[in-house]
Amino acid sequence: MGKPNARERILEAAGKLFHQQGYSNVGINEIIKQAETAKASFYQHFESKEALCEVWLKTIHDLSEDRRRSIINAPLTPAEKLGKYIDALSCYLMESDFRGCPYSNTCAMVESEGVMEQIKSHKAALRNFFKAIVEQEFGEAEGTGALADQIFLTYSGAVTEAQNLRELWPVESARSAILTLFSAFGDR
Amino acid sequence: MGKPNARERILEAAGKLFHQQGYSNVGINEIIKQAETAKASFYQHFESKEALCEVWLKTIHDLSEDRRRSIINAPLTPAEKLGKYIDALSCYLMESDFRGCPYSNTCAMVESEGVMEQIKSHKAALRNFFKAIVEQEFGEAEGTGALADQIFLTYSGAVTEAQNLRELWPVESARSAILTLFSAFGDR
Amino acid sequence: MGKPNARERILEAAGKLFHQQGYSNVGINEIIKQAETAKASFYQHFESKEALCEVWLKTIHDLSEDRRRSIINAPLTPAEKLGKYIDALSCYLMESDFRGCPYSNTCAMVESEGVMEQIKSHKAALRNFFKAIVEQEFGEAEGTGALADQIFLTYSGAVTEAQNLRELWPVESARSAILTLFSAFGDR
Amino acid sequence: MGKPNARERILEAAGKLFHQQGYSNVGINEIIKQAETAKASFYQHFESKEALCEVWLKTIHDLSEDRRRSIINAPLTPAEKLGKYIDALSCYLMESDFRGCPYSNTCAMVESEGVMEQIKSHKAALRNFFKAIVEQEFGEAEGTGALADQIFLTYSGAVTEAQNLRELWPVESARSAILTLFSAFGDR
DNA sequence: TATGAATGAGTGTTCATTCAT
DNA sequence: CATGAATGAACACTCATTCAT
Repeated sequence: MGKPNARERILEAAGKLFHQQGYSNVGINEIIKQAETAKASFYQHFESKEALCEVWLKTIHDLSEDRRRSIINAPLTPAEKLGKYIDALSCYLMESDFRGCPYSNTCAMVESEGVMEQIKSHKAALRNFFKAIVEQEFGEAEGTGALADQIFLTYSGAVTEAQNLRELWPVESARSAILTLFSAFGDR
Repeated sequence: MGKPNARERILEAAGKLFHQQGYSNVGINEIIKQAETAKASFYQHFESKEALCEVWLKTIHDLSEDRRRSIINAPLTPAEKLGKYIDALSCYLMESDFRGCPYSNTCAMVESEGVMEQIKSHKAALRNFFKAIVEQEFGEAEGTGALADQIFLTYSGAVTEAQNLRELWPVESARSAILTLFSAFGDR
Repeated sequence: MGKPNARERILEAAGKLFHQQGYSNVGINEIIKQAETAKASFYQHFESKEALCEVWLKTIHDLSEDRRRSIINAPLTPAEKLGKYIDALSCYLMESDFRGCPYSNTCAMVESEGVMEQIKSHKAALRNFFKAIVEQEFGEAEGTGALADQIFLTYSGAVTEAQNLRELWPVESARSAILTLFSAFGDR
Repeated sequence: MGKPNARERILEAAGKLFHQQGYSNVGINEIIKQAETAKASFYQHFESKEALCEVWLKTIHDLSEDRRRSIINAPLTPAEKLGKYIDALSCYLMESDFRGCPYSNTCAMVESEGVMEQIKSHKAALRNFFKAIVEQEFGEAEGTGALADQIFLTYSGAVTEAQNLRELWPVESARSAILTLFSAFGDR
């Protein structure tokens, strides 16, 4: 208490809790307890629980963008890049106890404008990531955006269903599907 | 109040509310108000809010099974059946204000054993539905289950991302992807 | 359900529960569940929870009177009779998990006229029991009533404190005190 | 509302209510109404109703210890000290509308570990008080502890039965018994 | 910047009792 | 004689937020 970085500690604690239990199932009290902060300090740093949620989503988005950027720039073939991203999903699901996509999960619970914007911009970035990989293979040919979106959806389905079923096979199933779509696009 | 069929009214009200707002954001008070029942009447018919949730999921599962059965038995080609199911998704999303999959949404908020079972058995049924269609095309050849699961994931991704983005394109994108996977399987 | 003797079953179930948990901590639902009766059947046989409580106290009073009568009539010296009654207390406390005196316990929770009457008449009977024993030793001499009451109080204290402490020593301590009082009365 | 010292007011209100009506018959609502506090303020200061009960018992224990200490240190003979303590009981019972011993009454309704500890430690203190008086008369002779316990039980019985019967005679009866035991011990 | 106390409105659940059949 | 469904009021407890210091 009284330590500096209260904002950081709140953000970290809230992030863990929101992710593990879901926005609606986490109370301010739980957050500040874990962050070892006073309640009023919370409202000094964040306008509301919802505002905190936005900041959280923004924060993890930035982190995940870094990871995607490094994959994009890695000396790998496009297919290998897809494979690497899917590998990372496996790890993530196991580490996070199959809690799935923070954006989709939050979307199921929160209606607020600001939160929805974070969700949309994250999803747009993800689609762009897949589009960039596809274009590394096929150039800016027609249909690359559509292919990227198909990959995006399959990937998303894997995240969702791995969470629903608490199983890992959806990731591998999605890997196959994505590679099939990838190849089929080349064979047009 | 004092009318009969309280159970039905509760179930109907809860169904709408759970779907629209999400389990955690719906209170018993709101449910009984909409159902025009006393609170104690609620607990005469349902052991707990969670128990009601289970009954709700079971109920809509049974209804959706009927719809899938009638598609399976319709005089259509397998590809047409997939198309019809995807058409229905479009309608559903528009009617439900893009609230997505009740099972996935609930899974994001509830940890209970009983609820998870409902989710798992619904998802299993959906995979079986796709498997049945795939087998109508390809017989019981090796890999039909894997193909069905890929379709399942892509379909699931469309539902999730249509909800996230409040847009309909994921459905059409998934339709293309699913047909591509379907064809590619035949071309092996 | 639907079996005969519903009244008996309710009375038995309520007795156990009232004794073990205390009147205020037992709900009608728990009683009828244990008695395997419908709720409306309960109110067919008993006007209210409080009325049931009265009947229960009356019932166990009658049973305990039988036990005291048999001690009074047994071929023992007065001192032995006291000893026997105190022996029985030890057994009772161990069997009942040290739940103490149902009358005193109920008195701590219920204010009703009817219940208080049961309590008072039970306590009067107990005082009479001790008085009868004392008179068997000392005749109807002056002060026998006062002695009986002193024994009564010491006995009561043992019951209360054995419950408070979940220990058995108060019974033995009371035994000594009672015998001391008994002897001292003779030595006047 | 909004006044300071909510904790004190809650504790005072709860003390009165618990004593008069018994723990189980007092609701949080009644307490906060009497204390003129918001419900959430209650839980700012006390973890639970049970926790409040513990604090209450601790508080009145400390007060009663003060009274006993002042008797112990008063310039009186041991017998006079016993008499004074018994006098105080008379007053207490009349003032409290014969509600008896808060510890025994609470013990009849609450099973919690923490509460039972308070009860046990209070009873231990009371036994020590009687032991101290006995030792002031007889020194640390053998059997002083046993005598103190006999006095303790008789005293306890008077409290219990005065409550049961709403009468004052048990106090005077116990006074006689206690003095008899006290004298008889000297005559051994 | 940091804090603990305070709050109104809400949570899910249980109470003893009644009523129509 | 028996019953399941219905109820208003109460239960203990938590919510996100504000305020005085």
